[in-house]
Amino acid sequence: MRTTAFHLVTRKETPQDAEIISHQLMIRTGMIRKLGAGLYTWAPLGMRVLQKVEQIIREEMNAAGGLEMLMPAVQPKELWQETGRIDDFGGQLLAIHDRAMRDYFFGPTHEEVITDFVRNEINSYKQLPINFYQIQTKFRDEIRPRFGVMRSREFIMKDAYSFHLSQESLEHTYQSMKQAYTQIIDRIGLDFRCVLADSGAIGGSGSQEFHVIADSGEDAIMYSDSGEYAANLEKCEAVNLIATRKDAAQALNKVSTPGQKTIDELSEFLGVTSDQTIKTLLVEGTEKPVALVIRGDHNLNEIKAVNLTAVASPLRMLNDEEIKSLTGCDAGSIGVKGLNATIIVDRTVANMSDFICGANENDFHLTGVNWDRDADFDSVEDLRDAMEGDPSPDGVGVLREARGIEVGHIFQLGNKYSTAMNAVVLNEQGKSQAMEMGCYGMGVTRMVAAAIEQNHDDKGIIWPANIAPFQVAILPMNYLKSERVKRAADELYESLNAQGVEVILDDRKVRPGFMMSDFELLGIPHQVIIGDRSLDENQVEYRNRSDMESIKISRDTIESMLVEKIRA
RNA sequence: CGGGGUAUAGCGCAGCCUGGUAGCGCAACUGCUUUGGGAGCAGUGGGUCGGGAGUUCGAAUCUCUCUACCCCGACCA
Repeated sequence: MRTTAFHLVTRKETPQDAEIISHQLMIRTGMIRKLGAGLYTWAPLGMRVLQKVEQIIREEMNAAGGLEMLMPAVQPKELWQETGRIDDFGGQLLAIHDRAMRDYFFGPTHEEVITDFVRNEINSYKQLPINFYQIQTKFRDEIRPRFGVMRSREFIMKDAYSFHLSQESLEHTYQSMKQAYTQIIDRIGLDFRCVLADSGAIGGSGSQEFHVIADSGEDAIMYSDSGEYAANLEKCEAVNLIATRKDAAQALNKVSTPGQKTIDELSEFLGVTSDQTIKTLLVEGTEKPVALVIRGDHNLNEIKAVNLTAVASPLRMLNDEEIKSLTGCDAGSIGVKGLNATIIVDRTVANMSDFICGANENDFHLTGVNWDRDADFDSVEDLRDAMEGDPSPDGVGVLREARGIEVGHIFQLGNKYSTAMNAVVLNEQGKSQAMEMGCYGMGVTRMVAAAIEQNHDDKGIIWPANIAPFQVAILPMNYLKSERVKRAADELYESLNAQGVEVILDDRKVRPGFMMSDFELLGIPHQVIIGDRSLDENQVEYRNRSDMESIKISRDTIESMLVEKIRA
């Protein structure tokens, strides 16, 4: 490709509304352009990268036995009524209608469509197991799209769905998908972790996420510093930090704490550390209000909370009025003694003794509070976020925290959809049986952004070799005036092309500094600078984008050297 | 969904307070010079000032309204 025949429009300045580096660089290189909130055009440059990622995914999915297909992006509302998932997805569903006012959704995911397909196509256990996938545009009407294609509304996803007669078969395919995902991200060249995850609106039993490690990641992931355990913070088990509850040493005492509302204010006022206090959080319950109790220095894990049967979904904190009428005090003075609510305590809280909590009376707190003697709870659950330094739940090592970008998520769905939609097969006994199902998603467009988050410097992108839009850039100095330079550049360009190397030759009429800055921004892995200066010695100059060190190479060997580096 | 902000040329902005017929930088185009680290000079093109309504002799500017986009927030107990 010659730049004059390509569409290359770079910007020197950082766009004003791009907050994270991948978004900035994708705009500056011209890979993408914004059309509206969460809507992006992929220009030819970006498209080349996108297609590389898609191709790697395709190859690994095919190798793992996946069968590629394509389903409609637009889905009849009736399908979603069959599974009752309209409420689960809520406002994220983009509702549309046709001229006859029939209702449709633009698909955010395709469990319903594939299950409908399969219930009509698959009738016998002999056709199982089977694993279908597609690479397709989805739309999720995010509350707040941001970070460019990292969290856009319209995006491209690879989604796969497997069907099985037995749980064992499902687990087998699940493991092979896990392996395929690992190989995909390895081939793309990114540093990632596979972590335990909550299955959220998709549902089902087991699920794991694949996170590309990056400081800008929207998810917190916890991992053992010396073991195998790794989980999304949402899902990470938080262990009991107090082995056994000590006997009460203090008498119950009501103290005046005027104006002390937050845990930090309270513990400073009383001269204690926050781990001697507890927080009582009042939320809407399925039957009556629920008090979720965690230690003062801990954070409530909303996913864990909302998964409790006593807690209403979605999670809603009681408002000031409700708190006042239930406890007689304002938020800031709520405590567990004499509280008229279902009291659920975190594991660590259950073993606390001589602790401090609100007195259910404004400007008063209780110290020396002890379970059984002063207050009771209804049940003990894992309610809090795990923290860095906690023992790992599997007993090996200590937890560390990292930020991750979720690029893949695999689920064992069981028969949730097949039962709801009556997707059954005849088994070996000739009996009708609901199929077991798995689903496996991967964010293709997000993967591109994640790759940039992990591979850039202050000059621009540093593409991993396997997804670079071009492998080699030929940068001729004074191409339009120097016949010698032009000939050398054209020759190398033609012969690399002939060997199937993806090469871009910059034949624009631009000054050298401009050209070199542009290709540093674009991040092409191998760059060859051809100028009269080095041609005098029958040499050209080679630079690798990752270190940018200039090496003089003989004209006779540059081509074979490049081919060797690319094939390596 | 709640709160805040912005909207003027492809991009980034000024002008608005105090109404008088739109400007700067970058980018683009032409010419000349320059040619190994984002060149210089000269010139050129490009704007229903987000939409609608109102006030006024006159509105980018004042008023009302709609829309779009951006940011922040949804654990004080």
